[in-house]
Amino acid sequence: MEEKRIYLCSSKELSLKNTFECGQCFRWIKGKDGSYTGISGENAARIFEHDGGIYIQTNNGNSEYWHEYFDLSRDYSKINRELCIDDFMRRAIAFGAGIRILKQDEWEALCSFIISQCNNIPRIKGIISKLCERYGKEVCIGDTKLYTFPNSQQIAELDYGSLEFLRAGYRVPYIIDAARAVASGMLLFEELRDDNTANSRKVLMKQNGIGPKVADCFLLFGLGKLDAFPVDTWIKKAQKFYDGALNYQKFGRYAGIAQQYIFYYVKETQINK
DNA sequence: TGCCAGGCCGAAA
DNA sequence: TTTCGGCATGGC
Repeated sequence: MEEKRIYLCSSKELSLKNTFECGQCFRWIKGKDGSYTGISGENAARIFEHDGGIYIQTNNGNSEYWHEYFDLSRDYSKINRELCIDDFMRRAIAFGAGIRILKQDEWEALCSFIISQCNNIPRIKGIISKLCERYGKEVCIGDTKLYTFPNSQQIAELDYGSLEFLRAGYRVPYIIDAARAVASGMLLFEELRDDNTANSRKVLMKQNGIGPKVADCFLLFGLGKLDAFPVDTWIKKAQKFYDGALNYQKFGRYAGIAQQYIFYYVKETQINK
């Protein structure tokens, strides 16, 4: 049966390509018709552009979930105006027009970015896909079969050898150690969310296999901390390839989004090659 | 065939 | 505090 389609927002507010393909998420599959199909929690969706609008079909009619997932109550045009402080940022924002910072499931985001370290996007997607197919629950949308991301308790109970099939190498202990920390309550997402970003970052980095990069990605994409820092790391990286001066201190609480724009711009324009 | 990937760890300087 | 080799695997 065809799911009812629901209007989500204007296509100016959300670019599917820039949002799904900028490297912040790994579970959206592009169809031949240009639509994307994906899953978050037990919510599956097909999302597509039509006549200047973004529409969504869901497996359960829960459009509120996706409203939050796509951060639709936040005024990104206002943020972009504030971030547009020089030519570099103007170009970075233009390049990533329509990127929205997704509010992903916390455990899935943490685990995914542990897997992402020193890895390429197709392989990251492959490892996550294998993990979900083996331990996740089947969820269907239309005739597409998807799998939920296994929860931390499930992974915590496994031994290192049982994830050999992932072919994830040295990341396997990191995945299982993180799952055990989360499942046991040693690592509490609520506390990390409520604490300030700097403290949360320190706590995360005490965990085996979580360094500054994984911590920042989790803070931004898992906990929605838009001030996830240090954005200056990315600015310095970007500045190696760009002559313009950039005052990152002005980025304030939107530094995280700036980080994403910068990373996407630098990476996709290949100026770091 | 070889380089490199949205890094992290631990030892050495 | 910074630097650097090693790590496990496969995409391109």
